[in-house]
Amino acid sequence: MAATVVATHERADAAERILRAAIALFRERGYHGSSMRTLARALRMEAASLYYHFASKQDILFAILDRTLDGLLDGVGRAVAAVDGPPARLRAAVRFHVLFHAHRQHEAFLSGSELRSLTQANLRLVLARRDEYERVFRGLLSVGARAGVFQVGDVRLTAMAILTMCTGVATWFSDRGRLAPESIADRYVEMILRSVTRHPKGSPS
Amino acid sequence: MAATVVATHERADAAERILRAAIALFRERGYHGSSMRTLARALRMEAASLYYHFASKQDILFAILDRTLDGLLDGVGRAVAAVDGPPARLRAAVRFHVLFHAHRQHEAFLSGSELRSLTQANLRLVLARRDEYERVFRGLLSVGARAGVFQVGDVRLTAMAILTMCTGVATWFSDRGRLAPESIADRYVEMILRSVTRHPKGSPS
DNA sequence: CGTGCTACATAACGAACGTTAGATAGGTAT
DNA sequence: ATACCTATCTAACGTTCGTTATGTAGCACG
Repeated sequence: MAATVVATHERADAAERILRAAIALFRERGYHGSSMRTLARALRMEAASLYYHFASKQDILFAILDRTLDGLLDGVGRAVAAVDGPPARLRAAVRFHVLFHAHRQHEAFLSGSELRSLTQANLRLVLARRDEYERVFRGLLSVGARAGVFQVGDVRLTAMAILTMCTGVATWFSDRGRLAPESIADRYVEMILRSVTRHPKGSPS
Repeated sequence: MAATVVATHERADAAERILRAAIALFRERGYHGSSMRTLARALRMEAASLYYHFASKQDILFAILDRTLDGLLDGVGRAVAAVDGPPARLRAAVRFHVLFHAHRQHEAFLSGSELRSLTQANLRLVLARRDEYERVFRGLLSVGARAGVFQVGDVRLTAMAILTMCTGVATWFSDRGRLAPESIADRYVEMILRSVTRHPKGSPS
């Protein structure tokens, strides 16, 4: 029994390995551009064997996006709960968002680009949770605006601007690039805070 | 002869109609998720007939991205040439970029999302011109920073942040949405200028 | 020692894919 | 009238697709 548990953890179990390979493959070629045979080949398996772990190709995509949204919702919740006040909370949320899109770059990319490959039922589930995630940011902006520390003309628009800007990190970030995730996060936090912070006297332009 | 010209212009010629339909289809289902038969059906043609106008499915995708990059490079060139000084030029460039991604939303979206579906040779051509486009923005930031009117920690990073933020407009903009392209552009210009403009006395946070 | 479960493999299914070959209807030019 | 050109069609090609049915090696457990 204990031996079984250890063995299971020594190398990631098959379902986990499949998801990891699928993330890389879907990222590179897209969902429809990837075949079950190609995915299997990357894992040194036969395509039919994948069906022992997942009921369908669609289920693999959904599992990826579902887990990614788990990570986003859980992460942003922890990040904002750890500090107080709108500026600190927005900083924390932006910082988390950027770091997530650098560290879990490929799955994060898929969560934006492969929504169209989901079945209608799966899309509904994913979109509901993505909306929930976006509401966190809108909430932070609203609270800050009401408190007078933020100056945002339109909360929804500003939230989309912030999120798409940070989400974009997943499209161009490189492990071997010039900038570490932490540096990128710091700069993004700075830019975003500058653009939403209320200026007591006159606008800077 | 004159009659022929008139007839040609009365309704868009076939190649044009094919590109328009392909833009909508690729946007909705992705390149690999769209078939030549589905594209033909949208045009009330048979799939084989498409090959009279384009040599391959790949050629259709390339034509779309190529024309989109024409529009971007030409447009940003005109926009920045029309005004003087780094802040006005950055405003003009950002404004153009946002408006383009709202007005030509679907093709702009494809230019970011379907690069991976291009053959290596076509990808090289497209990327070279996309780099050229990005250099325009980096140039504007550099000049402004050297002139002391902008304060940007890292030109490349700031340029990517600005571009991905504005490019994101193509992912969520809706014709029937609450905000007109002009309003979005105005707000984006404001946010971006705020985040890069040098503050003479102390930082706002 | 055998029974059953886990995790794969082999082989095959029908459907859909991008693409090509060849025919044809309708207009234009000679 | 004839020859040609443009733009489409029908039919079919070989390939690949997601998926299913079935077989089997290795291990756990009684």
